[in-house]
Amino acid sequence: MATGSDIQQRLEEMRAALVKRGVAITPKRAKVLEILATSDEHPNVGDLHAEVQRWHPSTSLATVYNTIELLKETGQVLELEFSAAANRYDGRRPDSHPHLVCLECQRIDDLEVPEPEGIFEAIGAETGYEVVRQRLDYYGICPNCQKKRESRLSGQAGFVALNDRANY
Amino acid sequence: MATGSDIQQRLEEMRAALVKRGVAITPKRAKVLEILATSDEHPNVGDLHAEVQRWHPSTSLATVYNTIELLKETGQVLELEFSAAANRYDGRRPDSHPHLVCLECQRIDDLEVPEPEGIFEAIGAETGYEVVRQRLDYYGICPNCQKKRESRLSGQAGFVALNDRANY
DNA sequence: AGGGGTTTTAGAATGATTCTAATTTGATAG
DNA sequence: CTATCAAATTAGAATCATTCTAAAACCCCT
Repeated sequence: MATGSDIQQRLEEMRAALVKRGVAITPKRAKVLEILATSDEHPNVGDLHAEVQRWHPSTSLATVYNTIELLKETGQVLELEFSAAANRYDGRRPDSHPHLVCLECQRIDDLEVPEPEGIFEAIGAETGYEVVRQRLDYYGICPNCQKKRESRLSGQAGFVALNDRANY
Repeated sequence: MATGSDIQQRLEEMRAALVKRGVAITPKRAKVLEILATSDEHPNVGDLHAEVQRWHPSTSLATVYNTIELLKETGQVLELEFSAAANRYDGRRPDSHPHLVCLECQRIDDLEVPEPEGIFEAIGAETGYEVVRQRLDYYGICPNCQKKRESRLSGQAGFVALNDRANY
């Protein structure tokens, strides 16, 4: 369970990450951060937008998307993706099983990992849910794309320093 | 590794399931089934459509969606969902962790399950992928929706038999 | 040949997300 | 205090996968 100081700490991490990233903590952005640090309901963009608007009625959807993008870049929010791309299908193994998803080329490989016996029942007993299926995906870079990356990077200079700016 | 008879067997299961479901195995549907039983690339609807069109050029996207829908209903295909609904966000725990997703009301709960130590590295060693994050979701019906279901079902008659029909 | 269902079609509708070009904002220098 | 300028924000258009819809095509059976 989250205590008040947990939330304060989370909020401070988020703010620090954005400042380090070189962007301003504007009132509207601050409100998005606050909702995300507070809510345990896994809100979607529409939820966030509606809530921010209670305080800043002129806020647009684009601002919420913009703030989330910044938080994603800095690892300050976990996105549960339901709409990244087109659905993919597996007709050879119609039972749920783990996959390896390449973030670069969208290749998807099956992964052979036996599922713990009776896991659905165990989770059901603990949480009250009636579990019917699972989804376990590992995301990363496939061997091919790693090679491509190496050749692209070889002989390239280091990063350029990002700009920094005073807050609002 | 899939052998020819594996594929034949898979195909036969799919066909049998659709026949049992009471729909015809038309040439276009048969081609969708064949691709799904054969392909190890987790195709999306566009891929399937393009491939079916090589054999049946007049095939529409709607037919592919229709066939997939039938296969999903009968449990003959695994859908890796990337576009079911709006994305959801967790700002309290930005690290990847397991979730319980209610299929009825879309409620999402965090699940406390410690991740096996060094799992990313182990998978990397086995597959060559450079794993950077995971996603583990359990899908089911939350306690609230189970209650609603029970009250809705109490005193209701059984199912009506489905129609059955000769094939094309 | 005709009836009556299923299947298929093209195109419109939907909905989340991304893009774009214009406007607003706020910190800062003069 | 005002002008300046980049960052922030906006409304609305564009995109894209998916779903919906109403009409047309198809097939079996008499």
